Amino acid sequence: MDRIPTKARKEQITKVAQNMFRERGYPATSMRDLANEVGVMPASLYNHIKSKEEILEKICFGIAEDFFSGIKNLMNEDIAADEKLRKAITSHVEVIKNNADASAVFFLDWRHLSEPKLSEFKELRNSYENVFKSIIKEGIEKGVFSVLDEKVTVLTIFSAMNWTYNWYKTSKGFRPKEISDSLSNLILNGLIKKS
Amino acid sequence: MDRIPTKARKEQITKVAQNMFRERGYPATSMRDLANEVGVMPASLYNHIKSKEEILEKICFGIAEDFFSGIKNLMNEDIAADEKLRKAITSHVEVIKNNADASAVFFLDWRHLSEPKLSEFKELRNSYENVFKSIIKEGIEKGVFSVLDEKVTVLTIFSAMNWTYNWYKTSKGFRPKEISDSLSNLILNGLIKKS
DNA sequence: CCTACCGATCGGTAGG
DNA sequence: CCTACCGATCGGTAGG
Repeated sequence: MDRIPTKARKEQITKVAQNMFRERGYPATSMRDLANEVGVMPASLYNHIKSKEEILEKICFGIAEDFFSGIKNLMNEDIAADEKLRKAITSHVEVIKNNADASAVFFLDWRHLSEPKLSEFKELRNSYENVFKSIIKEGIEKGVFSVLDEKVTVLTIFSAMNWTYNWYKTSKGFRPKEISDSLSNLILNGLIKKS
Repeated sequence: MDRIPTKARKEQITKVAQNMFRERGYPATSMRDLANEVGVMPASLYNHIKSKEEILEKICFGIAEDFFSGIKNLMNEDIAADEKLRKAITSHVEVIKNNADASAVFFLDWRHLSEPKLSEFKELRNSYENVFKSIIKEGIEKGVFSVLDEKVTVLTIFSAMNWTYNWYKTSKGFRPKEISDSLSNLILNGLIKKS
């Protein structure tokens, strides 16, 4: 009796959920809200998903995978640290651009995962961040980068990158290349004009 | 019959709420959770507060005031744009350091305000951001700063600054001076070593 | 995919 | 500040 193929319906649920979680946050989005937006009765959702949290898990771990695959081939490339960082930033921004809603959920609502998924998630995110850390460390060691405090620097770069999901909210015409270029330029060269 | 003076109790409620909202988020924190942590029955909270949302409002607007008063005297100072930006960043980080929990709520849970407070909040935050924008514009006009994209630059600086509340979570020994110096240095000079 | 319904929990009030 | 309680809403299940 299904009017829509099961697979398509499940994808639709995920897509709508991503958007609603992003707009209102995970705890403030009820399954009734979600069902209403999807166009089915609340109970019908459970034909396609196991629980509300399963949706959150799918979103968070799905996007984590995207972030990883974006930089997978980059790590062992034999290029200078600044070029490597530039490429990593570009990849990161690209993933966010292609999944703006899911990225927002990834950054804001991951904390509503429960154990053991929560620890698993933190671990994944940690190892992703470590890739960036190692690039910056390499740059410092080889004398390409100069920083006051390594920890603060790495976290600052991450916070700057992670904020970019805000730029694709209503797709105001921001192009990812614009953003990653500008971001890379600011991080690598700073604000002050070089005379 | 009050065991604790009304004023002190109200302050305690706000303080505990800040911490719980920060840890779990506003929607995921129930009044029962809050009452339990405060050490009273849930109904007793309403002798000190009007509603759950009133607490959120107090937190968000209180910290907004702090941010403003921190840079109030800075705007008309006759100093170079880079020095002005450095001072503004220092003030911003200082406010966050002194109110780490409230700042986190300010950055993450403001969206759960309802109208008309929501619009009021957005306006306040906008005018605060405009102070930073004008500093950066001034720097560009006077040839002190060089940027690829003004909008991206301003937002990036904000995202970098706003992330700093994360560094005071468990007060891991980060000193605000350390953070604001390192942050200012990265934003002004960039990563790349100047030979 | 729907109707009907569950126990649990929500923010908040009445009344003392 | 507490006891007692409200209607509304929550995530989810039974059964077809």
